Order: sequence, then C-alpha cells, then structure tokens
Amino acid sequence: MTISLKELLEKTSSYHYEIYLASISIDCVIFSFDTNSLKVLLVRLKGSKEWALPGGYLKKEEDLNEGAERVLKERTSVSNVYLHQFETFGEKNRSQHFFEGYPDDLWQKQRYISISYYALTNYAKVIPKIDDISDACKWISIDELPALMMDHSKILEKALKALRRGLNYRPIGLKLLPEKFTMPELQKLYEIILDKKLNRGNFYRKMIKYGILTKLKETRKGGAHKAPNLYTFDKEAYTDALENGFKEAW
Amino acid sequence: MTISLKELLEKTSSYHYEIYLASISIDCVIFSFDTNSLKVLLVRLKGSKEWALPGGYLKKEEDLNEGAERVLKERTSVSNVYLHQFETFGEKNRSQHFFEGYPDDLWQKQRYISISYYALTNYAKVIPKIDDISDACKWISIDELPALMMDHSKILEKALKALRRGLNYRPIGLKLLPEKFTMPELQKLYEIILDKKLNRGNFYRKMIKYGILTKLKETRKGGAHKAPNLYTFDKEAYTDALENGFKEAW
DNA sequence: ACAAAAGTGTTACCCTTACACCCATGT
DNA sequence: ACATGGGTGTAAGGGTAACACTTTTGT
Repeated sequence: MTISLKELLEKTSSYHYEIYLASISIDCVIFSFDTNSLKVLLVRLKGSKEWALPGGYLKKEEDLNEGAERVLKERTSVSNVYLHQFETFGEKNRSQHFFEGYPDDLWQKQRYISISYYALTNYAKVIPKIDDISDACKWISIDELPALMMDHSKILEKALKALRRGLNYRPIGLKLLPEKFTMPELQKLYEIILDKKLNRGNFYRKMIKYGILTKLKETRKGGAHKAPNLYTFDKEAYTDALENGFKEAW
Repeated sequence: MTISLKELLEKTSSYHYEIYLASISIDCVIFSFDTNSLKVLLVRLKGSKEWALPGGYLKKEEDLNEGAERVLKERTSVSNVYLHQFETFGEKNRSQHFFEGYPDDLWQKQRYISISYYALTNYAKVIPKIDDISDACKWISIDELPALMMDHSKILEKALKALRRGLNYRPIGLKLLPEKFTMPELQKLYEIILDKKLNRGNFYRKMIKYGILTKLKETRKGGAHKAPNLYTFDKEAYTDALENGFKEAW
C-alpha cells in the first residue's frame, strides 16, 4: 500500500521548515521539441486529477538560480540546461484552494510566490523522473494541454509568450533542437513558436544569411523521401548574433 | 536628537514579523523624464553614505502587485502609475554586508529576494517623500548615479535594459512625458533611452506614421526660439499599436 | 511516378539611412 | 541675423512577401 500525498506532506513538513525559505517557490516550464511539436514537462501529484508544473522550494543556503537548476535537475536528470527567469507570480490566493483540508501548520499550505523559469531542453536527452509526491511526469504537447492546478495555466501561457518574444534574443533553436537537424525541422520549430506559417524559400535564405548555420556533409537517412541535409549551429556566430538580437527595431 | 537607523529598525522588528511575509522584498526603479534627462528616484538611509532603490516588503494580506503599488505610493504620493515587474534577484548573499553588526533576530537582517519593478512616472506630478528610515529621497539623473547599496546598481542596470527593450511594447512615451509635449522632447526621450542619436526628419515621419500623436493648436511659449508645436498621445491608437508592438521582427 | 528537399529567380513594395532643402518664427 | 522648429524631397540600399521554377533524390 503506497503512502498518500497528505501523509507524505505531513511527514516532511518540519524538515521543510528547517532547510527551505518560507513563502518562495520555484516553478519551471520545461520545453522540448520533438517531431514537429513543442512539448512541456508536466507532473501529476498523487491523488490529484490536475497536472502541475514541476516546482520546488528555495533552500536557505542557495542562490535563486541554483535553486532553479536543482529543481530542474530533480525532474530531468540533466544539468547545464538553458534557464531563463521570466516572471514572478504572487497573488495572495494563488494556492488557497489546493490545500484546503490540510492542517494549517503544514509547510506547503503557507502563502507562496512563484518565481518562474522556462527551460530549453533536448527532448532526447531528458528522462522524466517521478518523485515521491507525484504519480506521473511526462512530456505533453502544448496543443494537448490538460487542466493545470492553481495558476499554472497562466504561468505556462506567459512562458510561451516570453519564449516567442525571446526568439531573436535567446538561443532557442540551439537549445531545443538536437545537435544535428534539418532545415525543415528548424523551420517547423519557428512556425510552432510563432504560431504561423513561414515561406520556405525566404526562411531558408534568411537563416543562411544570419551565418549561424554550418552545413554538414551528412543527410538524415530513413525518411520516406529525399534525405534532407543536416546542419549544426555555429555556436560562436550564434552567440555573437544574439548579443544584439537578430533584428532590432531601432 | 533624532533616532538612529539601528534603533528604529530594532524598535519595529517585531511589528514587521507580524504583518509582512519573510524573505520577500520589493524594489522599485522609478523613472521620470525632465528637461532632457532621464531620472531615477533614489533614497539614502539614515547614517549611510550609499544610496538605495526605494523598496519595501510584501504584506501577508496583499497581492504582489498591490505591494509594489503601495511601495511606490509611499515614496511618490501618486497612484495609478505604470508598473512593470522585470526581474527577481535572489543571490543568497546579496544583502549580507549591509546588516553586519545588527542583531541576528532583526527582521531586516534575514535573507531576502528582491522582486523588482520599474515605474514610469510624470516628473512634475511626483513629490519625493522622505520616510522614517531615510534622510534623503530625490531624483537623480541616470548619468550622475552615485554608489548604490547591495546589488542595487545591478538592478538599476537591468531596469534600464528592460526599459530599452520595452520601447516598442510598452507605453513608455505616454507615461514619462507630460500630457502635452513637443516633438523634440519626444525625440530626446527616445535618444536617451536608446542611447543614440536619431535623425530628426526620419523620426518625425515615423512618429507621424504610427498615428499615435494628436497635434494640438498650441505651442510651447517662452523658449528662446521658435515656439514648438505641442502634441498629445492618442491613447486609444497608442494602446492599439502596442498590442503587437510597433515593430515585430517576424 | 511521386513527393519532399534544396536552391535560386523574380517582382513589387516597404522601410531605413543619410543628406539636403525650404519655410516659419521668436529673440 | 540666427538658431531652432517644422515639413518635405530624394536616392541608395536592404529587407519582406508571395510565387514560381528547377534540380535532386529516396521509396
């Protein structure tokens, strides 16, 4: 017989008081890209129907960014992941419904603000990990999102907007695509993030002109049609280009 | 004889424990624009040589945005101000030097994260207010910045970058300029925020084409030369234009 | 044969940049 | 007269959008 969420929370409450800062939680919107769809890593807490963003608390002896990296690593087993803090959410009642019926001195029942990050990960390298308080943890496509607990839907929506706006300033292609990728894959990624179709020929020319791609002498075998060329990012040129953004309005 | 900062903090510590959330502070970078220079409202704590960003703590019974509005109002006496949360700072040692020599159970000596906002205010409408813990509170031009305490210089720098990046997405001109302003004033504001000279004729044409300005039948009297035309923003057109940004890269 | 991939051409249009010119007007 | 403001002209260059054509290649 497995231990319930409520029992588990009550058992660990005093430990939490000891090592974590009160009132501060960290939530991560972990993105990846796989076969033409943008995915988000979601968890489901034991006994709950709703899904949630993977999150955690900030330790008393840890920088904020370290905390975000740790939360991420606990869920994905990968480190050195691109993380960007995009917003902090702090409505006073943002979690009040979820912990109804729990004892008032429970650590998790306090009021929390959520410092939210998005992470850009490589789909193939991440192994979603279930922890003690959840019974599911998996990639879900952003057009098949389930109901999320608390204000997590709002947080996810803001993350998507921040991702879109960051397309010209952050290494989004570099971090979401595998080491080697094809031009149609890159275009698809842009189309999904921007939520619109792009003209193929113009996209091709623009990308080439940015000078951030290195064309490989290999092709992607195994498809049903002509094997597409593979590219990698020229990391130096990419980061240089991002310094000022790919396009500035002024 | 006036009460020292240390005495004041010690006296109010227990009160703070009661009504504020621990670990969370709110700092505001309050901008305004006056006669060709961008200014920031800074305060100096009693007995300190360094200046600081106006800040405060989040009340247990208050939304995060309400807290930011309250902090702002305490310093400027104005409400309905444009506030934008741009980043949360949380290095574990960010305040450790400042409170050396203070008792360990002092409220203010705890570890804090700083949820930071920038505010866009009208210079003429703001009356800087000194409170009990400070002995100065005034507008300082961004090219005459003094040394700031803790990581406040870094916060201010990030605020400036966020301001610059937001120029095409946020009502920056609308909020920083007086109700009526001239074309040269508007251009100067853009030049200061972007930190570069802009061509006058092209700037004029571009602004007119945006369709966000209403030309008034008045001029700014009293100058040494030809009286310039006055304009106001067409608020509806302005907010409509901001919906998608003045210029999108994709 | 078919379908996807790759690369290029074309055209019209718009925007940006940089200068330059004219006029108006307050001191 | 002079300095500032207001408004427009213009030519070069570059980016965008939409479409179309060609060639290559794997099944």
